[in-house]
Amino acid sequence: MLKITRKVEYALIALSQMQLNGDESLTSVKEISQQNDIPYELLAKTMQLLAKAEIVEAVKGPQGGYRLKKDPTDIKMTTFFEIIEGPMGFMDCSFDSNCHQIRSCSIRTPIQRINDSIRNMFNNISLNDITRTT
Amino acid sequence: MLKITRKVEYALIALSQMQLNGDESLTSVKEISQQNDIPYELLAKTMQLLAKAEIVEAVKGPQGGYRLKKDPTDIKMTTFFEIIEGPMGFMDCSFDSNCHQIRSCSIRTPIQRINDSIRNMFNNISLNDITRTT
DNA sequence: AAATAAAGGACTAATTAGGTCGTATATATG
DNA sequence: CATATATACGACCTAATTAGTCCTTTATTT
Repeated sequence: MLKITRKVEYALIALSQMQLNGDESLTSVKEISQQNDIPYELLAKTMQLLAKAEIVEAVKGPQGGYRLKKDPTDIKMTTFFEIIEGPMGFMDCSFDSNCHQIRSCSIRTPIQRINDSIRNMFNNISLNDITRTT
Repeated sequence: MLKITRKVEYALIALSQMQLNGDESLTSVKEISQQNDIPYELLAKTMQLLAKAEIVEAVKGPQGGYRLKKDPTDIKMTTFFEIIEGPMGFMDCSFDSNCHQIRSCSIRTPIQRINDSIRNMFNNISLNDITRTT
């Protein structure tokens, strides 16, 4: 259950490396994947998610790569998780909206309490809190 | 990723129902599974885990069932998760001990930070915080 | 003795996560 | 302008985990 997926893991590795490299320089998927022994294709897709969400900016062509677009301090971990896992991958499901089994209210509550706790916590942690190296 | 599994969910349902029924009375798996539309066998196994961990006490035979053995206030959610999911199901893995890929320290840190945050939070939440109905 | 309830092992099905492949598109540079 | 390099993206496959089922055993009440 409460486990960090590879995609999240890889994204965090990439971002912290990009933070080290500085805001100006471009970092390519190839670089990151080789240096950290991460499957190229998988990391590439993960970076594409971050680019689509405008966390990073993509520059195509030779000498291209990614650079940070938003300040990691301004990104909540909840947002970050949802970008990578999708809105349903992170909490909520199982008992919300599209639950076919209608059970008593006393049942929804315990799960909601856990979900709320986790969600609340990650709403107060920024991406920078996790990726900063200092 | 950060999702509650069915087994945890079912265990929470069972425990909160047992709390409602009071410390003395016995609640059977059949009762709980029927009233909440939970697969009998799966719930049964989950209860067996709780019995083995002495969270609940089992009474065999007709009119038998389970009753609370420990005070839910004294059980940390981390402990509870580990009883049901096993020690590795809840955090830690992926990057600890038995990780074959040795990566730079700058990589372990981000994941550890998340793990620590979650673990720390659930160390300070008791089972009763989740299952109490009042 | 019969019915009932937990204990537990073996197995199957379903879902999710992890990883690969092929192709398209943009762009820097000789 | 051709080529090499880098991102974009959809389709697909495989491995791992979760969820659920089935069957047998053991204890205990009536």
